[in-house]
Amino acid sequence: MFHVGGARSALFNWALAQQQAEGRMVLRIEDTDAARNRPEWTEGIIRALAWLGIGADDPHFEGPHFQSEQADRHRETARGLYESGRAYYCDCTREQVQERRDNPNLGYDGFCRDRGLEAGPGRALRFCVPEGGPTVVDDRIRGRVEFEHAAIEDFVIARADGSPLFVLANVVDDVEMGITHVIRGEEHLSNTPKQQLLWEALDLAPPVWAHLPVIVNEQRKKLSKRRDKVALESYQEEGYLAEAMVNYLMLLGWAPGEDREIMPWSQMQPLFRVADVNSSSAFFDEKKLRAFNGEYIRALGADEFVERCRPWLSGEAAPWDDAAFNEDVFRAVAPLAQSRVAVLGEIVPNVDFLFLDTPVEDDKSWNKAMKPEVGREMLEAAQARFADPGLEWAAEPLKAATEEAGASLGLKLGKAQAPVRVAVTGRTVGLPLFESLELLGRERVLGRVGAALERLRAQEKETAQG
RNA sequence: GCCCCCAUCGUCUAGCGGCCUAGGACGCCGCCCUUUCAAGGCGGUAGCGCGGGUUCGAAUCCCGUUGGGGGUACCA
Repeated sequence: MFHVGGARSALFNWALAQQQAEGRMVLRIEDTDAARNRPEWTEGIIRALAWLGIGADDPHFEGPHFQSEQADRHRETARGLYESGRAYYCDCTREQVQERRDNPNLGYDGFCRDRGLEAGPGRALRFCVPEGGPTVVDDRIRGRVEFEHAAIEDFVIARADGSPLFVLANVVDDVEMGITHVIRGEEHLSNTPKQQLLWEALDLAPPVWAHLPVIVNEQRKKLSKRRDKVALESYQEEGYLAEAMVNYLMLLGWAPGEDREIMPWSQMQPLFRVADVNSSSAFFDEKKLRAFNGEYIRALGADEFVERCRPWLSGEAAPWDDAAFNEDVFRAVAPLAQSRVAVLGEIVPNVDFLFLDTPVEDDKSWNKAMKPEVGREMLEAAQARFADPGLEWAAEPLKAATEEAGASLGLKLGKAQAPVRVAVTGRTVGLPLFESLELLGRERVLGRVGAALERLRAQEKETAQG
């Protein structure tokens, strides 16, 4: 039985759970402090895991469980610890603790340890940390980590109002759920001796601990919900594939030990070993994720690619009217776009010219392609040929016609196609041009070329006058 | 301050005493292909933080140092 925190540790836990016939992974929402709990984060992590494929109907997945729902047990355990003498009540205020402190390196001084206080208003319950000796955390990833008891203060396990603190709640829930492996971020390592002390005070053998390296941002700081783009959902919105994300996330702190990194979950999962996880923090490299995503997109079947693009093709995500969208046209261009998008959201700028009334305005592209002595002349030459009813309206003849038009002006095809491309699609880069022209149809192409010429002539006039 | 963790190309990593002239991947840079842009093919760039040990031999083990990070709440 495993329990999870973030997405990467969820994947690691999930892999381990799936390796065992009876393996179970539980998603536990740590909401002991209801006032501070952010429901949107809770819902976010549940949706994010579902996106990655964790949850739903996987027999190895349980949850979510909310710690707040176990409040009675938490209180019961706290009471038991008090009764067995492993915890004591304390009425010191923060200020009092500060004032008494002679050594600034230490925390709480144990003032109330022997005062024999009973439960009462304003009294928090503190765990009585044993004197002398260290607590040794045996970590699957980091080995033996020793913590001297002298450096661990008598920490609070329940507030004056009786509500439990995270350390306590976590241990109680782990015990209750039969958690055998706690695989979580390194930020929890420092609190682990406290939890282990609690397990021991409950006369139980602690679980297997494994503390994963943290994921950091470019400043090498732990990814923060506030500072960094950490919500998996934002990647989903941009058009990252869950498979690519899973693949990439697994590689943060771990390597499959084979000569390839792109590997589907089904192959990766059996290879995973906690002991093989390394212990240094890892930078979340969006560029690499992007590269992976591109590979996964290219590996999609043509129909599959079309289906995966759907969310970006209509409604708010699409800049065109839903009515203007043409399924057949899209299916025809999709294969051309497939190798050109690294994230699915990029499908939009690749195909928008097909469904928009007029191509997007992009001054940079316009100025680059519509240079004097080239733009207008080229468009005129192309217009003449495109308008010829004898020209078969298909990619190959269109290419030949454009080539010819360019040649009449001494332009190679690379230069000749530029003004046409910008006139028709609005941009200087994009899908293969002649296939695009074919799909757009003679009428609309001529319309756009004509409009571009008009604009060019107006510009020329202005320049001449100014 | 105190406690703890970490340290191989820019990044993610392989390496667990000789197979290392340090391997792969992403990025970056060339070249090829080419109607733009991609994709694809070929090639290149770049690293064991530093100082001591141990050993016949150290990226690998030990100590120190420096540099990062995390924790230190009646937060989670």
